[in-house]
Amino acid sequence: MRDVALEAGVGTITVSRALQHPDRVAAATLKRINDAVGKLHYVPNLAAGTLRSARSRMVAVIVPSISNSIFSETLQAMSEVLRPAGYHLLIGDSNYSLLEEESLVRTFLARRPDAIVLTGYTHSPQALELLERAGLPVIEIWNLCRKPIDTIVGLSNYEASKAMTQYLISKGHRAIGYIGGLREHNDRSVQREAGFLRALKDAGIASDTSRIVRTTFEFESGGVALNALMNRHPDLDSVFAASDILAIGVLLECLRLKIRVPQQLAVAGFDDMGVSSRMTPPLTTVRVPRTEIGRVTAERILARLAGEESGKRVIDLGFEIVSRESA
Amino acid sequence: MRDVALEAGVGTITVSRALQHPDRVAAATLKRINDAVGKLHYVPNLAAGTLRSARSRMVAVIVPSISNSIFSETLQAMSEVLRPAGYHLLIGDSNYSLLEEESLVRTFLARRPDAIVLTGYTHSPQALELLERAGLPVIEIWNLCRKPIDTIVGLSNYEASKAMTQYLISKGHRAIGYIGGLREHNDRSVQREAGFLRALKDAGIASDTSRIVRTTFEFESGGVALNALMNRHPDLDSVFAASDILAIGVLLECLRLKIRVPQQLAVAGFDDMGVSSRMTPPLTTVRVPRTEIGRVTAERILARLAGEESGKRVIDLGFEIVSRESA
DNA sequence: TTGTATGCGTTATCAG
DNA sequence: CTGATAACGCATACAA
Repeated sequence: MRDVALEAGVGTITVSRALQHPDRVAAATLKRINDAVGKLHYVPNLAAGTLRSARSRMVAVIVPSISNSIFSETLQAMSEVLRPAGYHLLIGDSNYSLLEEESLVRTFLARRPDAIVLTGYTHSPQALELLERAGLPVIEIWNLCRKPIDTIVGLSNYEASKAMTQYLISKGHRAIGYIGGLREHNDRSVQREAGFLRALKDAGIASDTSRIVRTTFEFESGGVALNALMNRHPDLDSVFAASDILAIGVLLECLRLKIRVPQQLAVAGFDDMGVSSRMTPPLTTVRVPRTEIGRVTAERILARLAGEESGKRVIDLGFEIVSRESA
Repeated sequence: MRDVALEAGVGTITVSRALQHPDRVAAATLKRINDAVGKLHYVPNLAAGTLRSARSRMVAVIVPSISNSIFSETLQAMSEVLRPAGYHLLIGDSNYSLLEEESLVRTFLARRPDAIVLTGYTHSPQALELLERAGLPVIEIWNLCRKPIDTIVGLSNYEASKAMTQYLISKGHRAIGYIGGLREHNDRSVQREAGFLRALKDAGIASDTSRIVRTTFEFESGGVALNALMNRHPDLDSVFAASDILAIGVLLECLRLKIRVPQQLAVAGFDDMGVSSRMTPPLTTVRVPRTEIGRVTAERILARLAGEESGKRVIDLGFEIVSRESA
């Protein structure tokens, strides 16, 4: 920076200003500085800037899995909003483990991100303490709760799951099987299962854990779970898979077993992945605002960092029951 | 750090050492320091460490799309290797634009990453100059070329595409339609199309651009492209979609149109996504080592940063024709 | 095995 | 609109 300053005939601080706040520098000075930057191939060192200004222009994000398309679409949406504003994304995956999440929080905080985004509202006590002491904006995403750490952006997985179950019941289904995610460390899975059970109870349908299978989010798991459910309950008239990955696994298994959907078995999913509407039959599912979650989260962060205090701490982006042919 | 040093009764440098190289500090001293760290809730500031040591322990990665599962699986694999070694991932997506890529390279370099990973071998001249001047390890991934900037890890998309086309020809297909990605800024798409054309030529089959459709990587596009091809060429006996996303779109469209696969139309894909083997019929495709690309890239980076110079600059991880029922 | 002195490159503060 | 000065928190080099 000193070289650039010498070349442009100004002080270093003017170079700094020209790069950070071009509008606060005279046009002619700005041009001389930009020319010098180009001529000398100057690349600023943000580590120094971060150290001095205590602002890193980085947002740390922890998702359970980078490769799960549901989360990667949210990441992409965040990236699209934050980058034009000069922010970079520090991304880590917890592999659905709270311990991993805590470890990521600890190491991410050492980089002094300007904000941090976590998935879900369940975190280890140590992680919570670290975040509290760090005193930076914390956005939780993908689920809702009454008392977020700071701000939470997402949808009620409980209500969404309840609504889909009620939809199935409204179509006359009573023998409903449920395939969901493992509940450990995953409040979305917990809430979806709870919403399913609640809807059954409200409708006076006896619920029974033998109608529930919990498994990992893979296509194969959906097919395996379907077979397990049908063995236990030959009378099964419908399956609610609380993730489209699982629901698609179920549909593909039905194709293989020549089970007609929805005539013999109705199938419903959760997520509305891109391929879901293109299945045969098209999948009835819950549309979740995954891109919006990323966008709104990023916008909230930018607003907060710009000093705007928004009162709203729980941002419900809703969901939608997408009724297609599979149920 | 000074507070921790005072609490532990040592100098700051000993605290630094205890955190960076615990083995170079006496066990008793280490314990006192760790206790002090815990008591004071000390969180080191990596911006300062980066400034002083000129090592950021960050690896910057630029992919065309974070949400494309092919790339997100590679990202996840990189993350799994790098994080235990103390590295964080700075991730950006270029949205398949070389200009965006250049802009990301420029801003990423200001953070002084210890290495940078780019997708493909096609980059803007300015990006190339920035990288050269920055003098950091550069790993290109997902394709191969003779003269990488530094190191390239992937597979020959040309050879893979040629091999799949030859496979279709060996099964007796002559009227082969091709659905591929847009070629602009995307050397993988260019190479796949070239490999397809080469195989046709080698087999003495007239190639004709009317048998080629280029489109975006979405399920819908596959179906649309299929209809376009069939309108132009009612005699079409097979389709090679150079991405499973497109191939699955084709399969789903065939289901809808009641086209029997492979009897009426053979379908082949490229990528071997998780769902591909579960389609009905299971999709014949090219398995690409997407997880291995991430793993090997990360391992190379760690080796380089540890000072190991490996002669090999072109690392071919190969591919595999996966013959299933769709073709 | 531990400590002292120093500087990494930038930006906040205050002055002009 | 521009500049002089100092400081951000850590790790390198060298010494003890």
